[in-house]
Amino acid sequence: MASTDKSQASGSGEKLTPQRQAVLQVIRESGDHPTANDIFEAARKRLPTISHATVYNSLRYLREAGLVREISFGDSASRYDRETDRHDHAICNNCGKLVDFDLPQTADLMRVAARKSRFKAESVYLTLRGLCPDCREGG
Amino acid sequence: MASTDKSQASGSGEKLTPQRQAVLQVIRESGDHPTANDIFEAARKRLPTISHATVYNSLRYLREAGLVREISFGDSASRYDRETDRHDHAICNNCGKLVDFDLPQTADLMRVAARKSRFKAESVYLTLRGLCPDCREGG
DNA sequence: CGGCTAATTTAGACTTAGTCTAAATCTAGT
DNA sequence: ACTAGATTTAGACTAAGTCTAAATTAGCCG
Repeated sequence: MASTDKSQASGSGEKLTPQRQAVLQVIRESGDHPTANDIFEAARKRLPTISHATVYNSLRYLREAGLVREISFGDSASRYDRETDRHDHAICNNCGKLVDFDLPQTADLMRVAARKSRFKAESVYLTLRGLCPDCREGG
Repeated sequence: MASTDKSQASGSGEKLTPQRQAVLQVIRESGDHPTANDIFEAARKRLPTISHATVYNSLRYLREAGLVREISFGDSASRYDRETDRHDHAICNNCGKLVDFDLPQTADLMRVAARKSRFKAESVYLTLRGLCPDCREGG
């Protein structure tokens, strides 16, 4: 009952079923930031019977295990990011491209924001919206 | 044909139909940050035949006219904010409470972020997630 | 091994948020 | 009043994601 052994784990101390591994690999091998549906389609090529619900369950599991990061700006579906260290995002208002970058200052701002809002800070999200390098020229 | 007169306007130079006015008032009179559905229900009390689609159309109109602001963090439905000046948000991870605050530094960070990402900046969103004053004690 | 229990997966129904469509209504200009 | 264009309405539709119940899988114990 009180066993905390997870001898099945692959090194990170978590239980990675074949389905979860497939989902994780799809995200890691994607150069991009795929949506749950992108992941579902790619995962089906590895595990043809994997279901919709399992992809969502796996994504939740992997997110909670800290193995992937969920990015959700309001527009449409959430996207998933293999980069799990804190970082910032820029989204192109024209073509929708999403890029990662890191601003060390954001972490400082979190403290200032926590003081001002009187919240206990857990995380902070900085998102830039504008035109990506391609669209700023073309437009 | 080339008349730019909008004598119907209420002062901001925009065409505010009764439906749009009702939606705007609901948002302005809400102390909170209502969702589209909250707004739909409240607007029905003023205009009992107002439809679902009209609320969404009005929200888009008001947003584009700069009269309200849309807030969307991934979790669930968009919320609407009567405060249209740039500002930041904090969301409680426990109870979902959303509060406004303003950090002058955020605007500076936008410039740094634009340089780093090579985007042409249009807007920036800073969102703090953590525990609101009520939940940090109770928890 | 054979069965027990708990966790996971599956398929598909369901929910929620929001968009679309086509017909009806309203508004302005003549 | 007539017409053209914009707006509203009701309800169908879509997309993203959650839920459910049954089937499968995995670990555990005798």
